[in-house]
Amino acid sequence: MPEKPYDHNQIELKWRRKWEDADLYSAREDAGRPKYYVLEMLPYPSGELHIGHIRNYAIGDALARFQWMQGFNVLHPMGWDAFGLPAENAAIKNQRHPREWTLENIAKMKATHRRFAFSYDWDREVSTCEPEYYRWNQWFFLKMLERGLAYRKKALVNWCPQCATVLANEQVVDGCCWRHEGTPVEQRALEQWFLRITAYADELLEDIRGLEGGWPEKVLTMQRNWIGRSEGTEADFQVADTGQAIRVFTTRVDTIYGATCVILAPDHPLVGEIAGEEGRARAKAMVDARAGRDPGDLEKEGFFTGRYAVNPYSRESIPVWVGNFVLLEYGTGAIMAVPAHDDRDFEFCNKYGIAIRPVIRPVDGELGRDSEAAFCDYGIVENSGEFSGLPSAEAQRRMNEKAEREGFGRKAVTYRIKDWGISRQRYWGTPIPVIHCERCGIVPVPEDQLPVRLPLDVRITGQGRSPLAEVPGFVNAACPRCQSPARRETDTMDTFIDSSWYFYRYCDAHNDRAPFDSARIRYWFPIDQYIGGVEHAILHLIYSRFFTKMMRDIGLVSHDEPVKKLFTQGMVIREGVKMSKSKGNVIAADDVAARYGADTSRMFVLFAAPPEKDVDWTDEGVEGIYRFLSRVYRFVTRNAGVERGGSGESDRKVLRKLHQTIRKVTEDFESRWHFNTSIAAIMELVNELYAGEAGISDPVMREILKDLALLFAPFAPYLSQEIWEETGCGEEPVFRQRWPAYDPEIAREEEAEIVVQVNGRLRGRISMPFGSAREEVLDRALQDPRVQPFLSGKRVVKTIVIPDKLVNLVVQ
RNA sequence: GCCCGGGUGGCGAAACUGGCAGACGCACAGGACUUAAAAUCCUGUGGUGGGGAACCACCGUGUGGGUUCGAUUCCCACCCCGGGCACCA
Repeated sequence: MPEKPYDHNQIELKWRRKWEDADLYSAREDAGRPKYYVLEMLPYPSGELHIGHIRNYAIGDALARFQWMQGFNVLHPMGWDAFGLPAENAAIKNQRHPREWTLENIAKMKATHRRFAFSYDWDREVSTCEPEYYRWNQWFFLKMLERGLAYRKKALVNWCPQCATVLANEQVVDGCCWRHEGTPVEQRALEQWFLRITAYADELLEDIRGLEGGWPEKVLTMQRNWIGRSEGTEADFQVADTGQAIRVFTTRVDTIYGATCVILAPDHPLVGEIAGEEGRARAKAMVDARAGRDPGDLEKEGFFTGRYAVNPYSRESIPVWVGNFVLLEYGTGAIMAVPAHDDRDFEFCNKYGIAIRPVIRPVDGELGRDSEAAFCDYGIVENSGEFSGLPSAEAQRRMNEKAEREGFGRKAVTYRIKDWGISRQRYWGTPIPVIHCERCGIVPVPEDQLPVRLPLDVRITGQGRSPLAEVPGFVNAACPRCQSPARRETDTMDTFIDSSWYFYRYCDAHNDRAPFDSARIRYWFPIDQYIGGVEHAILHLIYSRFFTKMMRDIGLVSHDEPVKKLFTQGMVIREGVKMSKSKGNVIAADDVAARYGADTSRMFVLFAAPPEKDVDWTDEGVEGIYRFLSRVYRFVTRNAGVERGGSGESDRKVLRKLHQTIRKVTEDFESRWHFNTSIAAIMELVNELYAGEAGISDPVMREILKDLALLFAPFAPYLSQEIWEETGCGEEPVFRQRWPAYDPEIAREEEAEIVVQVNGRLRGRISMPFGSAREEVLDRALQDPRVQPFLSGKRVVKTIVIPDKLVNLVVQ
């Protein structure tokens, strides 16, 4: 057959047509086969897939195809995180309905997906904005409401003026909105729905241990920090003349005899009562001054309330202050200040001339006297009544006992993580299924009335309150309990609810009686490999873990964790900077597919760096891959299906290289997924094939071409299939073939090349059969003409022989 | 400040368990083919010095020290870059 030029458009179009309706990747439960669930994070349908998406999917697709070829029953689904603000913003800007805009984007992106031939089972596709999906969000919400895991409270919440809605704590980054860098988040007091994720705080923390090894250590650390469990003591300080007590939380109760004042958060509920009207006003000013500021460069400020509180251990009266650095949301919203042993307290007390009293001495030192800095380590407790002389840990234990015995305190645990605020004053999300009735209060919508559908005729202005509140047909409803006129809840749910369980829905995407059938979940779960960006380390990935535990507790699933292994891939950058719309340096997947083809684009992002690192996109680099694929294609087309009469003299050599390549690629899949080295190995093989082409016999050529098709299958499915067909194997899908096995005997080099060093420096190399005896190797090394000059006149004092690898002669 | 990563040719990278540093690709240079160019194929390509040449020597993995027959790899100190956390009591 004559050599053909590589026409990626023609090849990719041809197979795309054949594959269009073939249902190639559909997954069925099959108890007789081991399953493998590989998942990439579902995208937001912004309208265009970019090259960063392609990288994510190319990694997952390579893995899915490889596992198929290993005989696994692979589940590889895809869907759309289709609710969210951009749709509403687009609606305001272009007068388009969010639904229309979203569905159009999904269609566009799905076309790109198909162009890239990712191996998804599209029959399981999930769009979170469809009532068939979001009704189950509502159903979960009702279940949580029943169990007290969903509740409503008035709270200070994060308000992004750009989004015109509330944000969860996880969605606030450096005091600003996670979607609007540079837009400080405001605090507003609103009635909000919360999910009690804190009920699972301990378990979420504890189960991290079971994820070790399967999840990146970095992500686990971030989650541990986010949960922020700390053990300590709560103690009540009675305030003179008020009948009130201030409860403080401390992790260092052993320092409590050194407490020289109590400090309330400015927004602490007792401030008014303790500090009076004037104090309340000063505190209010403090709260306002703090809002939206970076806590790092906020000077510590405070004022004395005029009242005193009694240290329950020492019975000493100490002043009560209000301080701007004390956080209401953490612990009890009040602290005892021990300036001698805490840097922050030291700074504060030093500024206001409050006493500094050391009560901890270093184990091997003296009690500090001068007041240069706080001593914050553990040590020996001094000047602390009955506890003097005890080491810190022991003192803490006994002090906790005393507090409980006498009832003024107790051992306590606090968490940094707070309950998940899920109310959003926006339109394009899941309606919260409750009704506000004047007589009955908050009444859940009965299950059989789900879904509460999002009305479509809505005016979206982006101003003020929830758009749904402006839709009378939606708002006005009969109370399910007493039938009297009532109002529907008009807030919608945080879209992170949608993504917290979508991967369960993939297992049973069309179920209209339940979110899914538990038996199907038992077959497919847990997710064997989840792949996505590290930016979701504490948002999506902690919510998902919470949802799984909740689902387990309502009897839907029987496992504790949804994801066995997590892989976080690097970004695709350009000229060293992150791609972003505002910089205009985004690379659209469709553009590169048109220019270079889907295969080239995929292979480039896999080749340019190992998958966990960032990849720099360069046109020259992409062209290099294109050249490589062309080179392969030309080789195949000029050698396939013809009697070439090759001499056979290079057979041994190329077969060896072939088996070495198969070994390398297989090992990369089984260990680190360093596909850059897999592809490099295939390039080496192709270079070797070019060099020995004329000397390859016909049967060996046939074998090589077939294996070449198989080696390309995980990375470049179109080219792989085309080679497969060229070699006469028909149109059967390559990825349904068995992954080739390598023969270690054939892969082995004929002779070992042994490096000879003298005093650790390379001086020569010798070739010897594998497994040659130590003495023989040493003998040859000593005889080597290139080594000899470095030995003459010297005495060999030591010899090191590493079999088949190296000889080192130590001379003096 | 604390906790993770990382620092290797002109560039992206490789070296997986302490054993040939720089595989593979990009870029560049030379050659073949061509009237010419592009494409393609072949060759070379860490630095310095020596030699007509095949070749030879020395230096070289952020910096300085250490362990070792041998260190990109292990240990100590430091510098730089990226990420996470940061009044969390």
